[in-house]
Amino acid sequence: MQGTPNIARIGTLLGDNTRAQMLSALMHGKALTASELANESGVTAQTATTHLSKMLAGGLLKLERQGRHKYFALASEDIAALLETLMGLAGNEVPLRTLTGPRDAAMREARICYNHLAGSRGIRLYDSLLARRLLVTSSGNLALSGAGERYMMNFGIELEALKASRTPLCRSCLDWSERRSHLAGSLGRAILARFESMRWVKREQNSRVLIFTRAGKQAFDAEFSR
Amino acid sequence: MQGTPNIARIGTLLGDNTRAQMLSALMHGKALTASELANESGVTAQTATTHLSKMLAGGLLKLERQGRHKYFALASEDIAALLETLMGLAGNEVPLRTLTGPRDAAMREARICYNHLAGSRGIRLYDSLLARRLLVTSSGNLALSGAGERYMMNFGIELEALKASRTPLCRSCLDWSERRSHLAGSLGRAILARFESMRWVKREQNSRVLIFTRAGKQAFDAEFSR
DNA sequence: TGCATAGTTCGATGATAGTCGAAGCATAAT
DNA sequence: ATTATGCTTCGACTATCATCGAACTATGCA
Repeated sequence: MQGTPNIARIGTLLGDNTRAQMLSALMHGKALTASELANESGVTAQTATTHLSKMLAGGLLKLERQGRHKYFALASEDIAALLETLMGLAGNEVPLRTLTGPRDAAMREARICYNHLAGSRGIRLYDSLLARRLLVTSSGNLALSGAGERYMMNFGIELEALKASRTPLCRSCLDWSERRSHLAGSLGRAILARFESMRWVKREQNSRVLIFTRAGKQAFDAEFSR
Repeated sequence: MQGTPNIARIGTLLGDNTRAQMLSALMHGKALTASELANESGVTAQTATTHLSKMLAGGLLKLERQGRHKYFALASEDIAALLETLMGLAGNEVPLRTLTGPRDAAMREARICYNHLAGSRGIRLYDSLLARRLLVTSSGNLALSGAGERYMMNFGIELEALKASRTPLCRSCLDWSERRSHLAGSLGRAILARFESMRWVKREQNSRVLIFTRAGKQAFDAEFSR
């Protein structure tokens, strides 16, 4: 019976309350950071770290680094299926696995990721800049084209100040609610700041949600329609 | 997240090497006794008891008492499916779950259960006696009819001696390879002994397998054809 | 540059649970 | 009745592991 230990290994991983809580928090398909998972399961950050690295090593989770955050998600559909079976047997109501991110519609539409725009509007911005070749990818790196630089300055971005900084101007950032990329980096931050100064968006209190004003929506749609 | 603990409970049950070994021994669908499972997993009988009662309480196993034996089996198809998923994820080859008992064809055909005949021949014997109303069920108990008593004496069974004993003459016994009943009790034992004295069957060394001789097969088929 | 935040490593502590020897109970065989 | 066998209970030992305080590293931000 040489194969047996492996099933016990997975069982052990599933057999801890804290880990089980983390896993079921991940059941809705959204990736969560280490500290979110620590919160969710009610343990300290240190403890969460040990659990997460165990589940990572055990193949239950996968990891996506994003700046100083680490986003954890279920490693595969098979793992999700296993958990669903398990929950079914345990007689729990199975939490609906909505594979596309935040429940909240407003959050799906627009939210802050670090200090830049994420959500479906973030992706439309990113796609539009790429389609108009204002933003180009060269050898895997994202950069503004000449037209792009002129466009941004015209849009009210202090481009020279940004270029002086050491932090990268353009970076792409994986959007966990849409599973697509959006624009990050100091340019991403500057664009969001510009949106705010133009009153296109307002921040919601104690939340990452961004509210587009009516005027802001119209202007955004006109500017980034393609 | 009130439902979470349950999945950890099942996980804990799966997360022990000894229990995992017992469970995969049960994957082929045959029920096994406590001591067989202790052997299979390499622990003492005491330890096996604690594991088995935990899995029983946890709903992983079900129990069928049979005399002084306790037969354990996977509680349901759901549990079996869970284990298969788990093994698939663990990267083991999944043991084929043959739901009907012993692999060995000879063992499926005829074997010793306590001291009586089990396996497909045991069931043919039982069915035949019932069909000919030599054996009858009255208020849930099994008994020989008048014709049955005459038949048995004619067949060479010392019926009076058996009736003198305190042990029950006729009992039915669930056959784990066929999932049907066969004849047990002192009559069952006596019939097997008679088969042996007539050289219909021989016992195999260090095994529960019974070998029917060629003559034995013919005689058995003629006698219990219906 | 300095500060704040996210995450990690280390060491100590405490609880849980698997293990078996020894003794006990229940059923079957003689 | 006596013996043998299957299984259980009890108690003690041990190993494992989750947990957290404290100190540390790395990244982002101003």
